[in-house]
Amino acid sequence: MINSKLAEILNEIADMLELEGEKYSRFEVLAYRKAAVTIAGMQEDVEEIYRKGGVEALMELPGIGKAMSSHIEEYVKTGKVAKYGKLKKKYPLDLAGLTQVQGMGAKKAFKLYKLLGVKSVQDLRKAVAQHKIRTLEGFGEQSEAQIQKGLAFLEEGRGRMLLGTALPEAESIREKLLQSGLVERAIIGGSTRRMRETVGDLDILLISSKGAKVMDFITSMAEVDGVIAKGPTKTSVRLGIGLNCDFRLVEKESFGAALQYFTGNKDHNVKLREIAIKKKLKLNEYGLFDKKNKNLAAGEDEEEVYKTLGLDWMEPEMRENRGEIDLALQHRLPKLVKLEDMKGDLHVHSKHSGDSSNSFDEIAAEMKRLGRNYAGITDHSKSEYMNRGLDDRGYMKEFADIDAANDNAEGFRFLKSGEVDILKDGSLDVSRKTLDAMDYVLASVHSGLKDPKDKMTERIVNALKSGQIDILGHPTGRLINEREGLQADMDKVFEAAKDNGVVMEINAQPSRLDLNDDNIMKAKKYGLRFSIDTDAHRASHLQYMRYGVSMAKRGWLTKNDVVNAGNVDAFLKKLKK
DNA sequence: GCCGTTTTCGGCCCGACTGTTTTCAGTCG
Repeated sequence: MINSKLAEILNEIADMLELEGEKYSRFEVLAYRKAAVTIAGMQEDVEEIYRKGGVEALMELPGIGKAMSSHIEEYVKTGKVAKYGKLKKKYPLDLAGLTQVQGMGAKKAFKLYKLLGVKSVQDLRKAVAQHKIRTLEGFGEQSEAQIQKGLAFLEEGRGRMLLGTALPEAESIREKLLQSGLVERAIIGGSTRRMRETVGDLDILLISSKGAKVMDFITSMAEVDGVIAKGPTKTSVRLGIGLNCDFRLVEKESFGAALQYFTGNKDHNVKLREIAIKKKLKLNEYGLFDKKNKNLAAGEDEEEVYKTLGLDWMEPEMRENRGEIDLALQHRLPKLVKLEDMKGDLHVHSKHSGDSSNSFDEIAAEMKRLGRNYAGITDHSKSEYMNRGLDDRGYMKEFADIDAANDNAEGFRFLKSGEVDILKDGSLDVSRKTLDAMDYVLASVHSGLKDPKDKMTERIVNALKSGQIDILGHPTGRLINEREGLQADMDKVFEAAKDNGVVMEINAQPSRLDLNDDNIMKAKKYGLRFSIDTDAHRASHLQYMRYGVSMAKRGWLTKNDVVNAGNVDAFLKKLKK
């Protein structure tokens, strides 16, 4: 995958154009940055897109035009971008690395290069250690200290954090603020509100009449490691968990506009602003204004902001500028699946195999507490020796236990299943007889994840064609921030799944979220259905359902698309058996 | 450099905070 390297190159070109100054318009710089964002955020390899559809296919991508696509083509063919190399001769410093340091942009980095010869993050570290920066013109002791802090943060090596880690932290901070009695309202915005799979930093919006006190309260919280900026309406802190958090104090009449603004994403907001301009309005975080007399057209209520622009309000998960704005203008937004719709969980492990400690009682109790009333028990098959996977006898014993549990369980139903390994040749790790005894079959790939794409595609497609699988578990096998996952031609996988009536899982484990939003959208185009499952190995994991539902929302799924959004009888009826 | 429900030319989102060069450029989101 060349995406991240290419994005880095385009970003660095933008940096260098910025250093060129007057020669280039700031819009050209912006164009490079936009293209970099597009490429960095893509799940598909741009190289693949180019090989399949050439320059034309590349130009379909947002922000990619003639120049960008030719840069990409050049990079695919030669591994180089001439424009980059040429600029780099003039600016031989590691801008990509240096601008990673908080508060350091291209201009400061270049200044340090000119004055001190700093070319890399390592050089910068040295310069700070030798206190060479504080004496430079335009810098001082404080900026040297700030750079030092930025370097320390970088060393911790944290990029974007899992939503499953960031969201609970944000919620606990929000709770503390509300309990302090200093704020009237507090809402978490940003990519956390949009429930992106990873979070770069937190945004929390506040309404309070005691502004200064609130900011003092925030900077003294136990969660806070350091203060980056502190002003009357905005305070930025570094949290102990390794995440920055921005707090914004807004007026009540601006709350909706601010919430909209700080929820984003950026492209979505830019689009809205453009719509505002066309309507002779101005949209910013303070409200929607009439350009002539500056009247507040909307602001207190987020829904009102959208409405005044002629759009239906939409859930934050949709706000990624992937076509949702047009749908909202046409009043054709889909009615997305909700957490409360989820009545069952089709991927739950129990202590019958080795990697879980859940007893049936614990599972039923916790699920009932969460408003769900059936669980598919999916313990591993024998290939998972590490996890003491079950052989045929083991499954039969388990199914007898499930029958017994169902006899005793009131208002709850256990379903017989298994997380059956898909073996190298696409066959299943469990005998036909045992599979027939299951209410449904969930099958996953757990081994040979590094196998070549052709081989892996064939393996999965063969399994799908066997007619023995109802649900494909965590289809790509990725672990966010840990491993890329298996390589397979997802078009072929989805096609085979469609032909054989196989449901795609949206695994809700925060480190999996697999399928992800892009793949969900793609799979839906093939007419596939989905199951949202927690893959719980502990009873507490059953709460992960919200992450899976949000991923489904990000893929624009409705209740009808999700086989376990509804009661158990409806689910069993939807099965092909 | 990109893009098109006012456009193939002429636009392109906008405000907060910081440190330092005391009036604003740089950075960030």
